Amino acid sequence: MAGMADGRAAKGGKPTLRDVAELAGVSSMTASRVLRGDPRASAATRERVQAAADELGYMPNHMARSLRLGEGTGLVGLLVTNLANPFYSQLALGVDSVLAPHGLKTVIANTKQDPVTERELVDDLVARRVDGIVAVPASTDQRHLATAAAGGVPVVLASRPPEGFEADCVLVDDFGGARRATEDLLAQGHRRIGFVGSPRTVYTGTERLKGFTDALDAAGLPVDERYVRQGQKTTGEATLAARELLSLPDPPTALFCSNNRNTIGAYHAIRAAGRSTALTGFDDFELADALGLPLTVVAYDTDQLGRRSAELLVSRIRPADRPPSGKPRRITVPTELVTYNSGGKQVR
Amino acid sequence: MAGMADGRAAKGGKPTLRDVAELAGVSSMTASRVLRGDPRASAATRERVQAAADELGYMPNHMARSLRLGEGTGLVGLLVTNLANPFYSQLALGVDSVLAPHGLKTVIANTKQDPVTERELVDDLVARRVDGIVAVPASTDQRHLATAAAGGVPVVLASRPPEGFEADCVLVDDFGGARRATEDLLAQGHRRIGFVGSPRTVYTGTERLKGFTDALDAAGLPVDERYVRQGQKTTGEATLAARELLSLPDPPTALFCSNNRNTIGAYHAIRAAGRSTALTGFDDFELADALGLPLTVVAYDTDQLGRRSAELLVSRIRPADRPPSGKPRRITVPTELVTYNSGGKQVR
DNA sequence: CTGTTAGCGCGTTCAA
DNA sequence: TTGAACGCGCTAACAG
Repeated sequence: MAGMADGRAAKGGKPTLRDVAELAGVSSMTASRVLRGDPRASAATRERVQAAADELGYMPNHMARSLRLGEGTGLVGLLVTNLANPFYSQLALGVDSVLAPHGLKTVIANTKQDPVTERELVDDLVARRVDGIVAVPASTDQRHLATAAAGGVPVVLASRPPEGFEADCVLVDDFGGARRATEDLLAQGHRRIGFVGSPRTVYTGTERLKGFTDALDAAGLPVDERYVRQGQKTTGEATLAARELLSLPDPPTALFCSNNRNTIGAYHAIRAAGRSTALTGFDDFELADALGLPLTVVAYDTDQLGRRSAELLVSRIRPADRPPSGKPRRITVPTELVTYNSGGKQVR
Repeated sequence: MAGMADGRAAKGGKPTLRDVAELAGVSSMTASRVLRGDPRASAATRERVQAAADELGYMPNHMARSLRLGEGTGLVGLLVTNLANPFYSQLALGVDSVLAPHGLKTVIANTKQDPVTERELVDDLVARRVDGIVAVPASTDQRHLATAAAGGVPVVLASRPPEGFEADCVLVDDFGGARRATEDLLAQGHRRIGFVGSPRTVYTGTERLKGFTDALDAAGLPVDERYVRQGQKTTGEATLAARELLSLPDPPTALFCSNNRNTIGAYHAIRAAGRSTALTGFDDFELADALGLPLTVVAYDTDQLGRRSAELLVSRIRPADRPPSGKPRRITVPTELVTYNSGGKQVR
């Protein structure tokens, strides 16, 4: 049972159609037909071929097949910066769950936030002839994606809009969510609110900062630059940034964070400071309800973000019904304000 | 800039080597050589070919190439049950970070805990001629993986040993970690300790239960079946199971959970019960330090688990130096006991 | 019902 | 230095 099959396999590779055909005493064409369920084959040969295939443990070579048929590879690239971030892994699962039923497989392209790596990965995906790409590009320089798209590879952006080229995208209501969360803090009486967010080059960070400042403006409050910290990529960096804000002579009474990394980092800083500071952040996350201090988050369905993105992509890859109009589509996922405190979870 | 290239591309696919060759007025062979950096080409033709390639936006077809070369596909399958579980996404990142420098790409195969899906996914990976598979199979029925391995596809198991066939694997010290954690609870004076764990079919769950019971045995304590709950796969299910234990007439004073899902679920049950119950769990996780009650976890390096697995796989795929002996290798990742409480983090 | 021819895109081998 | 032939594994299209 554990032993290899005979002859052919010893030559290194896996058994081919011809190996099956020879063993069954038919042409490779006949073998091909039988194994593919083509009815044009006598019951007798059908059995012989099937037996031969079983004996050899034959598995059709998907690549050679798609090469011949001129089909795609059935591969879809997923470009993210850090798969260990729950946001990206949930997104990945959402994407894959939609792709899988279509026979499409998700290929990981993790950029580690490095622009050079990102460009190389996109080129690699194109060279591998992926049928499409779902991307969360790190910066607004998306020339590599533009090139891929111009080369005929469908591209869908998740949580960022395309810059400098046309593509479908699924966005989160960054501006609206951030503004509403900030309004909420203002309504609670906070007047000195710190902002702890992503680098300026990141779309969501910028957009959420806009929502933040817009709410302050509307309330007639100035935006104090001293209270704004941007550029943190890890929870550790976020903790340091938040600590700085809390150490200011006139420290903020509330912090608004632009993503889960910064929120968690800020949480640690607040705990360490021991002072009571209100905390609000974009992105929901596991255990947000367990932190032991009131926390408000701008929540949205990350899984849906992934699913929608994949659906848009699939509609380009397999224009089942009428192909979608060439025009780029833009979907926006809504947000809701969720407050966790000792009283439990409260959705607004 | 946004416009397609000319003629050829309109025919649907991407430009091929021959398109480049024609445009450059040379044979496809010459084009191939130039684009691959083969020195055997005059400077003149070299330039013409390069110019033609640039103009067409030519990218070599990686698949066709590897088919011709008889090389592998450069694809590695990653079989996991739930990528949204931080354990698996960290593992994925560890795996991918080792594979990437070798030009290998990670293909996601998410089984959703379904054995049928798992089998289909493995077959699909084999059909796609992946160069290898890193797998965390859901159950002890690993016949599909055994078949793949027998067919010549290198397989490495992460956090589970192979069952019924030979393969490399990287394990966690499940037994030792669980026993030590249980001993720790016993040392604190706990005599009624509940166990909240994975289904019996899962290796780690069983092994960790063994460590748990072994510690009890050594202390001369009986294992009370009423205090053992197995089969929870989600935090929600785990919360219910833990609640049941806490509702027992003679409830446990401590809970030991066999993985991060169960620990988080049990945490919620303990909070809801309002009673003081010691909590210890296998797997470290983000915010474990922030739960507001003392928590001890059996921690290990998930990233390393992934990296080691990938390294073993790579050594089989690309036997750089002397190929590793055919004998299956088994690596065990150590654990450490980490306690989080108001005093901070304490490693033992 | 079955086999032959041809070729997907590419690169090795051999000849010119 | 360059090109022609051949084949990787597979399958449409066309014989037979």
